[in-house]
Amino acid sequence: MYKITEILKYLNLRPTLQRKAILNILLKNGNFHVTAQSLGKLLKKKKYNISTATIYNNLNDLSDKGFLKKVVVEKNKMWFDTNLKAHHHFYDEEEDRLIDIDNNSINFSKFPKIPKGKKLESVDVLIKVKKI
Amino acid sequence: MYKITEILKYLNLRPTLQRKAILNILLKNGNFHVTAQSLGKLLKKKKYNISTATIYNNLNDLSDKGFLKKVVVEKNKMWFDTNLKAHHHFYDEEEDRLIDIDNNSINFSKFPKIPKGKKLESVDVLIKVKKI
DNA sequence: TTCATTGCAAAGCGTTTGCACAAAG
DNA sequence: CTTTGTGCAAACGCTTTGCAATGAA
Repeated sequence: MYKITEILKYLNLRPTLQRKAILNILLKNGNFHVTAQSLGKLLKKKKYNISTATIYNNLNDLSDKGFLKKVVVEKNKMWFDTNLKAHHHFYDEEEDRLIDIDNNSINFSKFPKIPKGKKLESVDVLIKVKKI
Repeated sequence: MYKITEILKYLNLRPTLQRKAILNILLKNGNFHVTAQSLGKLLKKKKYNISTATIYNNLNDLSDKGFLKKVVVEKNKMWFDTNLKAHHHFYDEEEDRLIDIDNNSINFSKFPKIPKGKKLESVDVLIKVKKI
């Protein structure tokens, strides 16, 4: 069982009703991807009517504290990913859905030279898929 | 020398002043990346005051016709890339700049299995870099 | 004359912000 | 009582759209 209250204490965030509801959803599903909108819908299903501002505040706070990762796959929409390990993504545009790719399912045998004066910060592989 | 008028004829687009100015910039620089905003600034430097709507119309038309590629690296901003070959990108967040990575500078020795019922559509590698 | 194109201003979409009110410590 | 968090509505940044005016064919 997840100790949501302890997580929040560790993150220095007060255990409000809204936060607990959000964390409940994020933690209940294993690796999980939400947008502010999709999370809002899930909350509504559970009879929580939490304002958009609060949802954004919390997703941003949690990712600022390193408890969520932001993922961009298309303009105008921010995904939040509960999987904190380095990893990559499949993106199904038709279903608007992200699927994790474990970091060790991808290996490079050839990798480009980083431009001079620069250093590597991150590597993101995005594999778009569609139905056969 | 680029035959802009011929390109436009081929694409079935009328050779308006605005379009020619835009294509001039896009073609003059080899592989090149713009956003609507960055292109607007370049146009202004050349004394072309072209409206935002027209810039977007043209970038979108050109990419619909396959003459530009759209690249998403962060939310809220669409990049347009004159490099039509399959390739990848470095992204320098500090300079807000994209740099092409030739497709054959990256090779995979291990590649994930595509989820069943799905087929591969595209593979995009985005390598974020920052100054040392 | 016909039809594509332009340019403006308004609308759209996801996200952020300001601020009064509520709740946690 | 102090401080953090919430919720609304307004503001924001980028992009798109509606539509009258313009320019190419």
